[in-house]
This record gives sequence, structure tokens and C-alpha cells, in this order.
Amino acid sequence: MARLTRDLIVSAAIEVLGNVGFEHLSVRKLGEALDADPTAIYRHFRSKEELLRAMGDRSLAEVVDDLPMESWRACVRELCIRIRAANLAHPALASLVRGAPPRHQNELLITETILGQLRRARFDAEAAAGAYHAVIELTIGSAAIDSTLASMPTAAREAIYAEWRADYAALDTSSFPHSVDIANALYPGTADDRFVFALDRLLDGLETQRSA
Amino acid sequence: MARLTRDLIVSAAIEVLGNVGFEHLSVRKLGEALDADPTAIYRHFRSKEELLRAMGDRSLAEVVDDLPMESWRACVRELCIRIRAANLAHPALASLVRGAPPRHQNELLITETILGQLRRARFDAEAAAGAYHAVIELTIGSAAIDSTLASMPTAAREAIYAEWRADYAALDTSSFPHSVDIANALYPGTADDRFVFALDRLLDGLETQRSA
DNA sequence: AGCCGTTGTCAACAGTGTTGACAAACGTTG
DNA sequence: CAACGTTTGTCAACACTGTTGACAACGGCT
Repeated sequence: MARLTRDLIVSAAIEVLGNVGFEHLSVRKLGEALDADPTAIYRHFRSKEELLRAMGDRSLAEVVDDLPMESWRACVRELCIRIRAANLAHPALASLVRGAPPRHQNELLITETILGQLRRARFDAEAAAGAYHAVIELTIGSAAIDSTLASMPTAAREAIYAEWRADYAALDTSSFPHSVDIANALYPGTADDRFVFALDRLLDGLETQRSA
Repeated sequence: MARLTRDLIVSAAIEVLGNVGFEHLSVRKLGEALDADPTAIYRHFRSKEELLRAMGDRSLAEVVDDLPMESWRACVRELCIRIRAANLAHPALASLVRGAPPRHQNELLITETILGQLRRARFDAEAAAGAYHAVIELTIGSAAIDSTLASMPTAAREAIYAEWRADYAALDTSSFPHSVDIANALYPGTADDRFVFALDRLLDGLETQRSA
């Protein structure tokens, strides 16, 4: 037998995901796409959640390759940017990381890489753990927020940002003076730019805290 | 008749949510808690999503009340902590923020408060906008990540953290030396603690960047 | 009192994830 | 090669889910 494999199922699931969207990805539809009985999937995955996590891990495949190693900041920074990009590429999968620990190979590699960089930079165990959680939280969280907008074309996205700026500018000046005042400074550049800015500030804070 | 009202249903739903967790909050369980027929809820809410939205609205209501005003950091910090708490109580709200449909009054108030604090602290328009986006991204994103776990009882949550630490400790030492090494330093304290740590580091970075 | 719209109740539909029993194919061993 | 045990695919079924339509009971109105 052995028509199905974990990899094959994951590939089919990602394709179905692209067609019907995350909320309508069901085990039965997946079975149909595989031209197999839906419950055959349970011979390869304990539960649907396990399958979803495997899909998420697939998207992280090449994230830790050829990272810059000249400094812990450069390495962690680049790694976070790639994680974000991977999560944004498959927006639905980004939400899967919620509440899930890095149990899969690629996720474990990411954790190991970050922790290794921090330890090499003389963070003690508690500081390294704290910095790891902080950086991951910002990266994954930011991707979760931006995922919906990231999937639309640049022009449409820019139009939406402009619309939001206009909304702020059109507010009642007496109730929302500051919002009106700097409305056209909001949503500057791309969402990626804003994320990198936040990441750099967070890394600043982590660095000064370590040296203190 | 009129035993049920929207407010009454929302209150009961919030209570049920605290008991069984978000993914197990079903219309039937809610009906049981109200001692009424489950479908009676549909006389007051068009759909379950509308109910979830109403729950989110309620939780965001008092977020900007009585904020500490002695410094911009204290104010923004407290505000972010409250936003996170509100979002954790009702994860559906986080997913609503992502779509960015009509902007609610409470959300506008939050933006205005943060921007006002930053301007009062002499951030210029661009810096204030950047800091605002950074802080919101971490806060909302972190809440999105932690939402699933936050809705389960403390004991079960602690058990899960312990399990994750054990997973890291059981990894292959040669492949994951650092993960194994500081496994029991991971997931320290509560998820709230870890968020506040990250937020403080980010605020550190934003502050030093402003004075530079 | 009589009407009418609102609300609670019930049964049912179309889905969902998941499990247990049974059968076909495989890899390994005698 | 034959026989075995394990793995995998198939099928029916269970226990759920959100939601809808029909029906009855109640409240506020003229």
C-alpha cells in the first residue's frame, strides 16, 4: 500500500489551503483532494492539529540556512526577518504557531540558533530565555497581525494605508488632537519596515539590559 | 418572556469562556449555562461571531480609564498591559483587529492616548508614529500568540509549560546543546511576565532612540 | 379583547474531528 | 516460497459543532 506519506499529505493540504482558505480546510476535503479516504490521514497524523503544525513547519524549511554570523544581533535580526517572511507567505499557517511550542525540527533549529547566539554573547540562562521569548513574541505576533494585509497586492495595500490615514485625519480635532496632527505620519513605509524598526528597538533594549 | 438580553448573554459567555476555554465555547454549552435553549441566543445575536464581537467590545470598554500619568512610559506600559489582558480574555477580538474593518471608538481612544503621551514626551511625528506601531505590534501580536493558552485554567497551563521544558531537556544534546542546557529556564513565570519583560525592553530601546 | 411582533422551545440539517472494526498490502522471518 | 505480524486504506458510526424553520407562549399595543 503506502500510497500516502506525511510529506504527500502536507503538500496536498497546503494546496487545498490555497484553494479554499483556512476555515474551510477539513479532513474530508483533504481526503477528496488526495483521492483517498479522509480517515487514512489519521494513519499518518495523530490529529488534525498535528497535521497543521507539520504544515507550519514545512514553511519554515530554509529559514536557518546561511545566516550571518558576525554578531548575535545580525544573526537574530536576519533570522527573525526570515521567520516573519515565511509566516506571511502562508498567512493561515502563522496562526498555527499560537500556543504551540517548537516541537518540530525547523522550529527546534530556530530556538537552538537563537539561544546559541545569545549564550555566545554572554547572556546568562535567564536573560537568554527572556530575550528569546521577547524576540519570538514580537516576530510571530507581528506576522499574525500583518498576515491578512500581506496577502494583497502592493497597490491595494497602499490604498488601504492611505484610507486609514485619511480616517485619522478626519477625526474630531478636539477629541483626537494628536491623531489628527500626525495622521499622515502613521503607517510609514511597508509593514516590513515597521516590523524591522520595532525589532531593532527591542534588540537595543535587550543589549543594554545585558550590559547593565 | 424576555428572560434573556444581550448583556446577560455576553456576561454568561464570558463566564463560560473562563471555565472551558475559547475553543470549547459552544452555543449549546452557553445555553446550558443560561438554563435556556441554546438557539434562543440567535434571537439576540445574528451569529456566534457577532456574539464574540460583543464580548470583545465589552472587554475593551474600560481600558483607557484612570491611567497613570506620571510618565509616558508608565502610561503606555499600563495601557499595553490592559489591552493585552482584554485581548487575551477574548481572542476573537485579536482576529478582528487583523482585518481592520470599521474602527471602533475604543480603539481610536487608545491610539490617541498613546500618541498624546509620546508627543508630550517630545517624540517628533515620525518617531511617535514608529513607537506607536512598535508598541501596538508587540502587544496585539503577543496577545494573539498567547490567547489559546491564556483561556485555560492556571494549573493546566503550568503543566503544559513543564511539559515543554521537559521536551527541550530531552532533546539530543549534541544537536541542541543550548536548548538542553537552559531548558528549565524557558517559559519562566507567566506569559504575562514574559510579555512585560519584552515590553520593557522595547520601551528601553524606544527611549534611548529618542534621546539619540 | 384582540392583534402582532418578540422571544423561548424543539427537531432537524449539514457540517466537523475522531475512533473502532475489518480487509488488503507490505516487510520480515522461518 | 509460505506464513506471520505490522502497517495502511476503507467503511460506518459517534459525538460534537453552528445554524435554520416551524410552532407556541408571552408581552405590549390599540
